[in-house]
Amino acid sequence: MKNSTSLFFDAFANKNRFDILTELRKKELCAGELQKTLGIEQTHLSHDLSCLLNCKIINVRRDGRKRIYSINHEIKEIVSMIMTHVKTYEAYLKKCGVLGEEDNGRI
Amino acid sequence: MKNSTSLFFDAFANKNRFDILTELRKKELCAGELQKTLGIEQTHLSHDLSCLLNCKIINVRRDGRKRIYSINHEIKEIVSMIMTHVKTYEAYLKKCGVLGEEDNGRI
DNA sequence: TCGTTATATGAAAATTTTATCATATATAAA
DNA sequence: TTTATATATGATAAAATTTTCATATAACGA
Repeated sequence: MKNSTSLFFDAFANKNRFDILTELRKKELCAGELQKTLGIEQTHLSHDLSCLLNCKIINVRRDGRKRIYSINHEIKEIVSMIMTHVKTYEAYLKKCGVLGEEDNGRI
Repeated sequence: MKNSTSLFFDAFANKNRFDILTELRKKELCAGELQKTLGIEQTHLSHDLSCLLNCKIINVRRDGRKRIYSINHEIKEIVSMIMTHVKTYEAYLKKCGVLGEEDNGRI
C-alpha cells in the first residue's frame, strides 16, 4: 500500500487532473464547462473529478442539474508555490528520461 | 507530452522515490546505505536515484567508490509543508479508490 | 594487473494507471 | 410522465510505469 503522501502526489501527477486544477484555480466551473475547455472525454473527466473530490483537493456543490466544482483553498496555495519552484527545474524535468516520454528538444 | 509540473509530481508520486527522500531528509547517505535501510533491489534503487538526480531533487558527490546523496534544500521545505498538509487528508487519500489500491479498512 | 566492492545502464517482464465504452442516475423542462 | 440534459459508475482495453534481469563501468586494495 502506498503511503498517503505518495497518494497525494499521484492526484497531481496526472496531466488531466492537473489541467482541471489549473482551470479551477482561476474560477469555479461545472463539469460541462471543464469538458469544453479541456477537451477531455466526459466519463474520463468525471472519473478524474471524483478522484480529486475523494482526496478533498476540490469541492463540489449542486446548482440545478449541474455540479459546480471549486478548488480547496489550502491546495491552491501549495500548488502556487510548487508552480513557482518548478519553473527553475523545468528543463531538467523534461529531460529526466525516467518520468514520462523524454523531451528530445525537437520542434 | 506532460507538463513539467506533472513531471515534478511524478517524481514524488512513487513510493520508493518518496521513501528515498524521507531518508535523505534526515541525513545524506550513499546508495548502499539507502539500499540496506529501504530494502530496495540495487538496480531499482539506482534507477530511482538517477531520476531524482535528473530532476535536481537530490544532489550527489563522490567519496572514493561511494556516491553520497543529499536532498535539495528547497525541496526539503516543500516536502515538509506538504507532509504536514497531507496529515489532514490522510483518511480520504487512502480511500480514494482511483489512486493506488483502495484501503478497505481491514486489518 | 586482478579481484572485489559500489553503483549504473539498457532491455524486458510485471504491474499500475489512464482512457474508453456501455450504461446508469438524477434533475429539469415539455 | 416522457424526453432531454448533465453527470456518474463499472468493466475492460490501451498505454505508461515500475520492477527485475543481465551486464557494464568505475574505483580501490592486494
